[in-house]
Amino acid sequence: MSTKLREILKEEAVEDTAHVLRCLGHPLRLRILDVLEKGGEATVTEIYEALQVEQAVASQHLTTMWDKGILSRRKDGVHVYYSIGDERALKVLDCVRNANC
Amino acid sequence: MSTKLREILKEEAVEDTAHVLRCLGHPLRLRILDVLEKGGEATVTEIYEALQVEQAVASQHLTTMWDKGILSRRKDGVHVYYSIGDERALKVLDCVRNANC
DNA sequence: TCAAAATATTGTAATATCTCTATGTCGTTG
DNA sequence: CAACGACATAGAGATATTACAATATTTTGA
Repeated sequence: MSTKLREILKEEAVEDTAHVLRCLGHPLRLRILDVLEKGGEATVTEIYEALQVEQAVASQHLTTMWDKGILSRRKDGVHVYYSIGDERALKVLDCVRNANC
Repeated sequence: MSTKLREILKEEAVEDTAHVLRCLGHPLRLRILDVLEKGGEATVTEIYEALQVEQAVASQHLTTMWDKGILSRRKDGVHVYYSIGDERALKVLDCVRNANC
């Protein structure tokens, strides 16, 4: 089996793993991932309109996920395009959902 | 592809998923999973001694994870044996750690 | 240069989590 | 039944998150 749990658990790594998981553990952030998975890329405006939340709230969560490396972003003029920056995020969701991942 | 993100995102399910992920997103709880993966089963005493934390702290986290269905437990006399109750937990950790899961 | 649109940041109050300490409960044994 | 060991739970204070409202920053176009 490919499991390398032991490595995960080397203190610093544990903290990191915990941070990422905690970051994923938020309803709105999960929905943001959904939007990005479908559309591949989206601006802040597209996202907060799709999810019907305040602009600032969306921006906060997007920044949070970007900080953790879960999302990546590129700037084009006045727009900022966010996309999934770490495929593991999607796989994690898959794992939580299905027994077979 | 087997992804069924859409289903995950049906409101109630989103909340649940978020709770589970947030539950996993704690250093000590990750270490508890490690102990249980190695040993298969362990008593509260074995766990808090292995991780060098207070008995109450271990018990709390164990109960928390049990509440979420992440762990299962059986009582044998004065001991309570905890074990991993949801294989997805391990897979999630694997996903966070490796790109290929 | 000004105004407007898109995004980010900040301050704050409400809420949730965590740790710690003490105490309660249950099962066993003398 | 009394005492002890193994767990669980409850309460308080500290810390972290979150939503919300207001404000700042950056870019574009008139």
